[in-house]
Amino acid sequence: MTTKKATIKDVAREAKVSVASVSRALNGQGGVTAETLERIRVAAKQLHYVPDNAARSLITRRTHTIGALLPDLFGEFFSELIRGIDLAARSRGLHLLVSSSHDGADEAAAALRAMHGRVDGMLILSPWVDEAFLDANLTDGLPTVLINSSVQASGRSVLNIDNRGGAYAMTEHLLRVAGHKDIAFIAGPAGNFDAEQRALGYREAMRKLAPKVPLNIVAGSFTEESGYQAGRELLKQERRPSAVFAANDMMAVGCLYAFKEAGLQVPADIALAGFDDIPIARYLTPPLSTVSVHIAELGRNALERLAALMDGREQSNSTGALGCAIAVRGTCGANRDA
Amino acid sequence: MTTKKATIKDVAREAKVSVASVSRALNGQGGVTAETLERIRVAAKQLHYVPDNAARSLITRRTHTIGALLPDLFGEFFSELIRGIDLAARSRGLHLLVSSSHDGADEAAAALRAMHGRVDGMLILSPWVDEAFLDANLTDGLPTVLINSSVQASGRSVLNIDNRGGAYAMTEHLLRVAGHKDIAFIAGPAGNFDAEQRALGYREAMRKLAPKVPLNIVAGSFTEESGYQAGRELLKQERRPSAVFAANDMMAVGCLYAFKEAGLQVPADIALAGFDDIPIARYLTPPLSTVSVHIAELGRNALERLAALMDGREQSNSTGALGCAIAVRGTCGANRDA
DNA sequence: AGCTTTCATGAAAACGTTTACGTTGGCGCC
DNA sequence: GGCGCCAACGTAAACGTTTTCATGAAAGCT
Repeated sequence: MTTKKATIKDVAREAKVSVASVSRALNGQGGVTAETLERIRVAAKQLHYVPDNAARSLITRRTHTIGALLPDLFGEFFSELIRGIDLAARSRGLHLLVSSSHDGADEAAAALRAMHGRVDGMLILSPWVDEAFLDANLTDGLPTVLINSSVQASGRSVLNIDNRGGAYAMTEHLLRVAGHKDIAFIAGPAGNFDAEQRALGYREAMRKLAPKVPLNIVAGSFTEESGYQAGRELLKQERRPSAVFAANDMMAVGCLYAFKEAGLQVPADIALAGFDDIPIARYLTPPLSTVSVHIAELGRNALERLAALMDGREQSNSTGALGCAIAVRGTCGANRDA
Repeated sequence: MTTKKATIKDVAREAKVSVASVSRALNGQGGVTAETLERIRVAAKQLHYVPDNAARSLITRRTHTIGALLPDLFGEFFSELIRGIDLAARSRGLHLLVSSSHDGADEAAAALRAMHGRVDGMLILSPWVDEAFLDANLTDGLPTVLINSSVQASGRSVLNIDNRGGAYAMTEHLLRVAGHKDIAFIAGPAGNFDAEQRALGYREAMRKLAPKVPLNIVAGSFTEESGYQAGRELLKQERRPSAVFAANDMMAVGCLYAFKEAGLQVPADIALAGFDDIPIARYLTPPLSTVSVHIAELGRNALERLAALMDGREQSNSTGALGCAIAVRGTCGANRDA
């Protein structure tokens, strides 16, 4: 039975009321007798009436949809983020329009423009956005929450992962609990926001907790290969560090390989820690100690914040950070002083 | 400069033409002089005019949006699928409305209804949908492509992973190339479409290529733990199989652990293969041989098919399958006969 | 009883487009 | 030069809702 499609008028005719009453009744705004409401209900159900979103949006100026602009993310992070956003959105009756895996500022800009007018708010996680980008492509006052972004523009709401706190905590753990002293750090790519924040956390912890130990930072680029190279470089140093903290797990994986190749025992000869808690982490031998981020929580939180923004419950210039937890496994040598 | 928002009327006034001409000009339908077209263009640009999607959809009956209904998927699979869909959608000027991680037929139905009228077509991947579900919740003729679904209803387009072919190919590889003879199979949960197809592929290959060898199938449930149990069970058999083919990688991981625990060498003492090619697979020691599915390709293909359906270029009852490739790594003992 | 207040209801405008149709004017053709 | 034709353009209807305002009736108050 693929009839044309029932409109509000059909329902009105069927229930012998005006379209206005149907609208009021179905939107639960009151102003209708219990009796007529019932009559309208049965008419609507009988005709399989479902209101037309386009028409509704046209006059309401609301789409009940939020847009998510995401870069080319890898598995776990992406799916968890979407999960968090989607769950929170659904529970608020919002829909989720996704535009992912764009790859460059131009593509991001195009995607953003295309969303324009289709969404009531935006969630943006992208390495390409900076203040200029936003000013150019987000002209009107579309509520927006930036995720894990370095922009600190006035009037922009941004939610970050507490990379710095996480790195601090892991460094502290390596120093205090595991009893290491010389802790080297494999940095991420320059200009990467996450990488810089993590380096900052490491520096801060070393400065406060081991002020006499010189910093030992080698370069990396978040790839497994760069971690391997960094590991080899560290082993060449005249005084081998007792622990290595890689700015992400992939580099830790590469680094671990370099250590094994050199015949070193981890963590007996040298300890290791990563950042991200990717799924592989717990399957390495020994399992990798790392800093884990609750990504779904990040998504959920971002959406809550956006919803608050859209409802006018919150200012648009708030900045927040989401905590990390350190996952102590095999590679960091937690029992060294035991 | 957050002005109200320019409408087509404003552009018309600015360019001193009628709204009809503006519409024609901006939609590139011809019927306007090159000169007026230019005048309209500059007016539009100057006013930052961007057409209202709601109004357009209202009259056009098109949203240029497709919906994706997905279950609670794990990392890699989810992100790759979305990537494939998104990329193909973008290149066609379509938007992607996602509703994921629903968890039960009721939630899926609600999500589907909510999409109703917001999308021009649907991509559905869900263990909860069967023919009855579709008939109940997809009343009108919304173009739909089912992904990896067991429904074989008339008038439904469905695109599957060639689980059967992949399992056949891997079994064949174990028999012919790696030279194994007794190949055991760890099955997935009963009622799971993927699991059953994979079992079918194993059976078929054994029947054709090693008809005299009795089938050796133990139960599993796609979890690591169940794989571990299955592994132990297999080792208890009076005649140990020379190779084990697990219906998914997680079970292979558990199985591998069981073998190691028993002090067996893989693949020297016993070979092993999985299915899915999850990211962990290549990081196991030895790296896991497995069947890999090009998930992004699956998404892309599904969207292409849907687009064809929407354009009326294709019948709505086509069924397709997407090939798998076997990834030969360390665990299957490919060099046994070498 | 007369007055005001409340409340359910309907008529109609508005939202911003697209498009069918009508109206021009210019041009070629006989 | 008159005729018809075609291209460019404008007018207005239509899409399906929500919402403002008017209307009338019922109910409450003095």
